[in-house]
Amino acid sequence: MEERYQPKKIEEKWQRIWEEGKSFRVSENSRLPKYYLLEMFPYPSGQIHMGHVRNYSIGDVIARYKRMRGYNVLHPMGWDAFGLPAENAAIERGVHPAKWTMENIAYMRDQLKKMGFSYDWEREFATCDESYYRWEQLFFIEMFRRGLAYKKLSTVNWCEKCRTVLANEQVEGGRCWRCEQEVGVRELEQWFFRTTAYAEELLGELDHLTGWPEKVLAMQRNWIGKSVGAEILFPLMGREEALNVFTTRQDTVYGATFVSLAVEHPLALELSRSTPQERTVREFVERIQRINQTRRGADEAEKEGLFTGAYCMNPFTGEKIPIYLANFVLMEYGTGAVMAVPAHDQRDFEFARKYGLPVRVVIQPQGKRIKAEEMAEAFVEDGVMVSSGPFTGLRSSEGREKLAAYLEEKGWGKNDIRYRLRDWGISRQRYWGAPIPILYCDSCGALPVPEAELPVVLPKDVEFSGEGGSPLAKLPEFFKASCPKCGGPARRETDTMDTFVESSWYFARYACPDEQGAPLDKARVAYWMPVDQYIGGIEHAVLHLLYARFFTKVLRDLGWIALGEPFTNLLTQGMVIKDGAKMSKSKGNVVDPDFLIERYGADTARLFALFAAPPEKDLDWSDQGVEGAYRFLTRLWRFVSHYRDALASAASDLDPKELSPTLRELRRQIHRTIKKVTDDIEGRFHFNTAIAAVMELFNALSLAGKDESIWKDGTPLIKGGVETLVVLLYPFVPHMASELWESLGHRNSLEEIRWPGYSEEALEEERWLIVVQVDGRVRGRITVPADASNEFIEAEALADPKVKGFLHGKEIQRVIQVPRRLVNIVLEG
RNA sequence: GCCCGGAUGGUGAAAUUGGUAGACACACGGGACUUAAAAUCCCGAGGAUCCGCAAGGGUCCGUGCCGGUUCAACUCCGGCUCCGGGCACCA
Repeated sequence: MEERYQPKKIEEKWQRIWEEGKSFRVSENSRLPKYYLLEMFPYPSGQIHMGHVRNYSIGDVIARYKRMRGYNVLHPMGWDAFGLPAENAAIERGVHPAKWTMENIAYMRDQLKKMGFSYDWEREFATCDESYYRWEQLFFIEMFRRGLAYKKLSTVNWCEKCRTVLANEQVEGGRCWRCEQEVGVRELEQWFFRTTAYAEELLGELDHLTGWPEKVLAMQRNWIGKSVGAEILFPLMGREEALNVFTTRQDTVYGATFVSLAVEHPLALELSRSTPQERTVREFVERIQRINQTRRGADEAEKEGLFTGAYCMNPFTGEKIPIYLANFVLMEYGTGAVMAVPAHDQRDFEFARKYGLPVRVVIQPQGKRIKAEEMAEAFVEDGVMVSSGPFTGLRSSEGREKLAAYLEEKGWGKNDIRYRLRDWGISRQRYWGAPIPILYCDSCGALPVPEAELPVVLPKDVEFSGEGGSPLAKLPEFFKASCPKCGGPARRETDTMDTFVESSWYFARYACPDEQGAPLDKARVAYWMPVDQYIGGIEHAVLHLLYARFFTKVLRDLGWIALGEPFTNLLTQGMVIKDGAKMSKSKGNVVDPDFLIERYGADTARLFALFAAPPEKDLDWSDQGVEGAYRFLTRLWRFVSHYRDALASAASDLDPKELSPTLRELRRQIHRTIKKVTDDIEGRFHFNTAIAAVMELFNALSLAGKDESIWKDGTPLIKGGVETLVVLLYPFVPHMASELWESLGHRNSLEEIRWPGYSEEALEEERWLIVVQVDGRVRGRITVPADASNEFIEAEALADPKVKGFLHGKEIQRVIQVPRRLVNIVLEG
């Protein structure tokens, strides 16, 4: 064993051993219980970053730990390989996206291997592999056949910089999730996945995801945005039709004094036709439509509207009320028409005040009376219904139920539920993605590519100019096709799928990446799925994690998979922060993993990333902290190398009964540490405190090593302690642990070693340190035998000279004892 | 505005069930080793204040703020402040 810790040397050695021995390869042919551990796979951008280092270090601890606990652990890795940066590289530097991607993958794979992560590399795949995306095309066709994939003309979010469409989830604060460009709108024919068909299940199942952070559940609930309410028909004056409005406050219907329409509403222009308002209405509609969605929806935007010239009737009051256009009404939500109740909705209130429309109070708060003339803002809470015909006197909640029933009875409307969730727009006008397997025939319409013709291969020989849309649309050899139905000429779809589609099912493919004849091998998927523990960044709380849940349910309904929820437990790790900001190139605060590995080794990088904070919190990067982690490993190395000969030859067994009190305490600490590290990994993934406990044990062993008297009888104990230390450290710093283990004379590798157990007997304390309080303040400390009676402890406490000084001769009211911890003497007064 | 988090020494953090606040580490200070420095090793340390020549010891304050419950509160309850995240004219 070398005197000096040379991380590079030992890390290369062990990585080679793991690679050659295929140490982490797994199959389902095992009698062991399965454990599927997955970290979100990376986009091959070029190099791994600290976020990856952290994410995958956390995962690797769990993977190695679970193996030691006797699980058959599936721990795969691969590449989310389609996406824009590859195409941009092609445009900017003339490198083909495939080449760029593959080179990045090769480099990053090497980096991950240098970190010593215990993946089953035989399951690796990239989503841009034809053998992967071909199955996605099959899913698409199956979804198309069931109406779960459909095409429609719609107003969509458009990112000018990425030159493509974005789904709703991919717009963050009005900006593109990828490049932060302000998002505009376009009117386009687009493919959608019908996520709304699963809205209720996606929402309901959240209650059963007990292994997910509350925060993520809340974000998803919020995003799905369920509203229970009613549809009410307001008959149009002078027409046969009625306006359909959606409301959650049907209890306020008697206060509806006008109706507001979205400018996109089909009746917006229609209603003013051949009225004096026709021209001004058209101008208004055009002007509002020009303003992009995000700016229209901004907080500061002034409420603005225009009378259409038409009226409808409030079916409850029989009143004739005006129909307005309003800039704040959204066509995409509800019915695009809103019954306006100024007294009880803040927006309607502002609108009514601006345009001089009547405000009628129909809900009164408990114990107060509000008057329309005196209102400064709308009263939006529940209360008691007033001036509401037969419903007067009901509480809002009752009123809503009764009114909804009444609606159905009268045929004026019905109960209704609406969701904020929209269908997932998956068309992307870009090259580097999975082609959508659809053909357009002038006479037969949109048809799926016949399954026998799959995959629709992404052509390699393509020009990347960055101008004028997708390169595929300029490639006749790609888009020219013939109709599978009539044989006539057909045009192939040139849009590709959103890359979030690939990441929506990759976790299932890991169960059977070599399956040639089908997307999934049901038996193997059934063995491995669901993912027992999923780990990734919080930034995917809604995006990827919602899409993956949706897709899993679709695959279930298509018969490919037997479960509806893919991830049993979810851990969202915090960001890596340096100098108060998230690490990013633009901030210039990135730490390069290659540099760390080169300078300190992977074990140091792992140890620091795990020690500095618990996983769910943000991690403050500190160069000194890294030094500290390195110093610990160096100290440990020196310690073992110094005592190695003495320990390797020592006996391992000892009789606990013959140990001196000092040695018994050392033994206790060894067992205490095992318990602590086990509990911290098992229960809550608090690796920082687990590592702290190991450090404490090391400090104790270092101290013991210097004590001659301990070496006399305690050598086996020190040996046991050091071995325990090494084994406990294995999940965190596997190279160091493996090397030390070997140098201590072990022939078997740590991959074959079981996680150590602790003995309850060894944990038992012989004496307890009891804190003595007087009136809740610490006044003394006494040590008592573990079997001391309460009476004895109380007497000892009262006899303590320090404590006595605080009794001030007062009478003792009572004495509270917390076993093994504390005595509180409560005085009178 | 609504919904989630969070706030503890100079710093990252710990205290898992209401029972010694600050484990472990970083930075810092002092010392040893060295011609010197680095590295390493040892010691110290929440703040204020007092007693003592000293070694030591005492008292009070202290977990964002205000209040409450309790023998006892970082922990529970009520009210606030600030910071971070998500959603946001969703009817």
